[in-house]
Amino acid sequence: MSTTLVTDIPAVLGTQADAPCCVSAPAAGALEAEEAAALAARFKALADPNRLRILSMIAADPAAETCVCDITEPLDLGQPTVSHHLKILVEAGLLTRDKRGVWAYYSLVPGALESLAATLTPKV
Amino acid sequence: MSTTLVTDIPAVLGTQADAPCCVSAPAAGALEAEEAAALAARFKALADPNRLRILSMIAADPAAETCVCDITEPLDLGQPTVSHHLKILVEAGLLTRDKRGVWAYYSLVPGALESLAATLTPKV
DNA sequence: AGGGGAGATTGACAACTGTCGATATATTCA
DNA sequence: TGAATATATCGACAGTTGTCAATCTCCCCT
Repeated sequence: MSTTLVTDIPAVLGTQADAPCCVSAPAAGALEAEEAAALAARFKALADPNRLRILSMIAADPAAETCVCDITEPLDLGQPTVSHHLKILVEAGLLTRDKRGVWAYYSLVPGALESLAATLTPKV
Repeated sequence: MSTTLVTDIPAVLGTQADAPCCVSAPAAGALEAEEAAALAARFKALADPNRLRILSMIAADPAAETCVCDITEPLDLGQPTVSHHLKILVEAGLLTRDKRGVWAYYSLVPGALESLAATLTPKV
């Protein structure tokens, strides 16, 4: 189990380096294999409609905390499936789990989505 | 073939609405199934290390145009595989293809990545 | 202590995805 | 016209993923 933390990964849209055209060199500034794998792992967590809905439901919760029962119903998914998706989101570093008594409350990791978004936008 | 254009999809991090807790209503402001599917389709295009590297190579190209041959070598992938990834990126609305003669040049769709990033950050 | 309920885990299965080799298409050049 | 070359498409295959039913674990309440 590798809890993917928010490491600093180069942005997809990096700063323009003057690399020579049509040269087999790995295009200075481009993502290396390892970095790309780490980034892709986080985007994979977002690459499912139900997980996006879960995130948006949690983001929309005024209490900033949502219990699993709140998520299962409107999604029309089984409880184990929701649990599975939540686990993926937690392991991607996007959610935190807080179990209080019988209930488990999930909330967004502050800045996680934003830092992911930042890898897509060119640095100003 | 459904060329996913940049439609205006509600952000995952929406504006906070005061929804009642523990109510089965679809949490006002949360992503609906269709919207979530459209968004997920675009994130799926980013959910592969090699596609991220392709994007970053194209983004790093000073000429803002890259031909397939430039991509195939450093990625250590077969040509058909690269072609396949490029197709996915084009269909996701992230790249455009410009075939001039025997060569095909790919470039970023302006604003596409940014608009995707915007769905992850709360509106200010 | 014992029952009930919330949520996690396991195992299975169908559907999807990334990759390759082979082949097709199309454009340039001789 | 015919050869050479760049890219796209096809078919196949292994690995991954989303889902469910069944089961397990743990906490609360009586």
